Amino acid sequence: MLNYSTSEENYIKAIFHLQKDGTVTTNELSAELQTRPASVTDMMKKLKTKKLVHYKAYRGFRLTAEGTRVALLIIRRHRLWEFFLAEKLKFNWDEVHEVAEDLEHVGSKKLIDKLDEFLDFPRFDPHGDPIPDSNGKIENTRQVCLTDVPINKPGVVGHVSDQSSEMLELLGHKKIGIGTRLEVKKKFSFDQSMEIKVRQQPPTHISWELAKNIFVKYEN
Amino acid sequence: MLNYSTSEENYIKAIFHLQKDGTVTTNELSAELQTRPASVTDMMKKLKTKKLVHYKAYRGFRLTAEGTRVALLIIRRHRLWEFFLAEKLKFNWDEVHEVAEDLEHVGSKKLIDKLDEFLDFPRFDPHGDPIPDSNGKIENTRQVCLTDVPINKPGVVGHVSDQSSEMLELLGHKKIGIGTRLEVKKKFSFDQSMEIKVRQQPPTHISWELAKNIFVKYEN
DNA sequence: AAAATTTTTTAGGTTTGTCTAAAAATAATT
DNA sequence: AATTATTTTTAGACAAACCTAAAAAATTTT
Repeated sequence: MLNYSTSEENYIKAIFHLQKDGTVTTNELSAELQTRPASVTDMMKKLKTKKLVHYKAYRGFRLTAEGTRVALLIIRRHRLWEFFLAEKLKFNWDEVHEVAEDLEHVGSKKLIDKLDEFLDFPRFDPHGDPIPDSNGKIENTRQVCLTDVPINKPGVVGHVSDQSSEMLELLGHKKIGIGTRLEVKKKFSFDQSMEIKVRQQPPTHISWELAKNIFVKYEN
Repeated sequence: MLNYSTSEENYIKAIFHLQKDGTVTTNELSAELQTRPASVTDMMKKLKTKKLVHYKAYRGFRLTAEGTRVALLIIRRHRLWEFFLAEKLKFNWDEVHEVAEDLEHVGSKKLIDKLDEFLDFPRFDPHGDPIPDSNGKIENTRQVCLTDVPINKPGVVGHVSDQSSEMLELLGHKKIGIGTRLEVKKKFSFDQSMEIKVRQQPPTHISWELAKNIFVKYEN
């Protein structure tokens, strides 16, 4: 189990996030990381010798299998800390990312695995992104907040972020749970409430507060 | 609120720990931090320009008031994380220090204050050392585990690390609580149990398991 | 396909924090 | 008090990670 510097980890993570569509370019990375292109080239040479990226001058880069493995471990740390910050320390949803940027580089595997256990093995971070398990396995379908799902696109509930009994009562009443297949039929801009349709149920109306806590996966 | 590098913080913390008896020397610091004396001199020059240490060439160094303030904030972070690791993540007593060495440099004041609140404002870390509050105020008397208190040295109970109702029941029965003045009369090596004396009570016998959870302060 | 533009890389610096080896200051010994 | 030993500092280097400015390669436009 090798150990990488904070900078190396930041580059690896950024490549992982950017490479969804093919190879990543020097300028893309330099924009993402707020550094100069020349610095990116320097680092890519280094990561190449460490066999973490595929890289040929002027041709962009992609993570190797090993680079991907490392990226997933960093993302695991990041998202577990985010979950901890939101769930236990009561940080706001939108404040956790920045703090987790620092915590994610504290590396001991034992620490992270114990944190995971303490948090009861959460599968999604506060933004609905999946948390890789201790082997780096990650759910490949991204979860999207119901407020961001396009009209008439069927999805399956994968995660609800608030687990309060009040909310669960409401969800039970609406016959919505993890695995429920549903579709957004109409959104009302007045209060951002929406009408949704669950199979074999009549259409029903839910508030923005509730939708905010429901995450669905769908094929794209 | 200025921000210091991990190296700077490690030097500041080390000086704080070493300076209990007068000024700290270059060799003492280099031994503590596992670096070469020349590196210490370099850093002391830097910390001097930042007004964190008093320093005259060849004459050793001491923290300034500001340096002490910074040291206490670092120690606060360190000990809160230690407490978290032991109490919440169930790390062993002797494993927490190393991990906290990394976490202590993650600096956001908000994070640390929220962690403090989450932990319910603990006053002592798992080793019985006091945790500075968010203003850097620290209890000046060190707490020592009852198992480490010398025979016949009177001390006052300052802290019990296990708060289970089972243990509190036992303590209540023995008339021991925070603030109780007591003295270890005899230690039995067979099972490490001990006979103790509480004022206005007959001598009583307690197990090693119980003693392990009682921390006392005493003058030295 | 040549010229112009954009992207990427190279070449050479800077800062932080470390190092070694040698010099200077202090302390200990005779 | 002079010599010896120890401690500390200076001088000069090095690696990591960044930078600027110029050169080279790739891409786009004409």
